[in-house]
Amino acid sequence: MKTRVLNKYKTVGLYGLSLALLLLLLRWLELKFLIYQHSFEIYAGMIALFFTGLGIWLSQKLTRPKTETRVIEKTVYRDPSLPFEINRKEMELLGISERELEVLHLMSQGMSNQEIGAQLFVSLNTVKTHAARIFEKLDVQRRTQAVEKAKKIGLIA
Amino acid sequence: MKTRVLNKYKTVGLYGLSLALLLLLLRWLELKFLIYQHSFEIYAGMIALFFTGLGIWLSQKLTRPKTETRVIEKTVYRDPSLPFEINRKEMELLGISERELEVLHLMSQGMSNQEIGAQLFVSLNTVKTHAARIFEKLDVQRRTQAVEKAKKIGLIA
DNA sequence: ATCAAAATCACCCGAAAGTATGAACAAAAA
DNA sequence: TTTTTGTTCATACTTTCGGGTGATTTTGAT
Repeated sequence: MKTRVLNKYKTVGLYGLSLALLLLLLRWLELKFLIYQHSFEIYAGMIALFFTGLGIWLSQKLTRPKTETRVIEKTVYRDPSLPFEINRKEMELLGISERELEVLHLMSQGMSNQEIGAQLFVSLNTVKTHAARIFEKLDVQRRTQAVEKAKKIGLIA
Repeated sequence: MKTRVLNKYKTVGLYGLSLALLLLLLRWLELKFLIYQHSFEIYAGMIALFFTGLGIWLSQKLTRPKTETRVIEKTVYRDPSLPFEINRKEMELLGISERELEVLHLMSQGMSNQEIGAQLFVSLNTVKTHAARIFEKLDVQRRTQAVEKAKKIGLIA
């Protein structure tokens, strides 16, 4: 009788222990899962952070600061017979190369890209490339605007 | 005897089959692992890509376009106190109308036909017609040449 | 009222201009 | 030596221009 009761308790105890262990196992698994998830999120977050920074850095690095130019006209009486002097300072500031200036000059003469190419002994495509760069640097869309602006800031006569 | 041999083969076959299945299982597990690893890399890569783009977009969108304002003093060769006087004589001589002069003027500002039309509240086609007449009267082929010539003969400033 | 010049607009078509992207290569600079 | 810069060219594609033609509507002058 005693042993029987004891056995019974033993069985119950075993059941209880098993249950406890099972619960523990489940809890552990859950925890492990959570930790795993967590660590992944942290990892992903770090990646996200890093690459966001990289993106910002990239665009900052690669973007040329757009310069807004305000031209103030200063009235000066000057002999027009004196030769025109190119504003080299502006050229450097805008990063306009010698070749680009040539193209710009011919543009201001009303020449077509084709004609400019023939004049400089380069292909039409090259002229187009130069033109595109000029427009970008002068912050304009059209050749007429480019000529307009170039004259204003003293790049061409 | 026959059954025994058969049994033996059967056993061998079962062993072999078990082994094959085990190998298959292992291979499958391996593959799954690889796929898992791979998918993680892809995931991380996508995160990286997305957030790089986000960073670029952020800095482009949120950063006020770095406009560094430069003031340029331009020496004007003409006395601006004297207002520009249109060469009416030339106008009449070439038969250029008032409207055409307007178009010419806006052209010299580097505006496109579309923009000129919007400015003058007329259609693009009308601007084109005016432009064609202007080119004809000024005896030029391009707007750049027209502006060039118009300035030369004092039709525009 | 009518006639002529000017202004307006339309449609088509080909040419020119402009955009986007990529690449080769030489000279200069770091 | 590696990197950067300037020049050159290309291909593919979209947009704008310019030429040609014709038509309707104002407007001003006779």
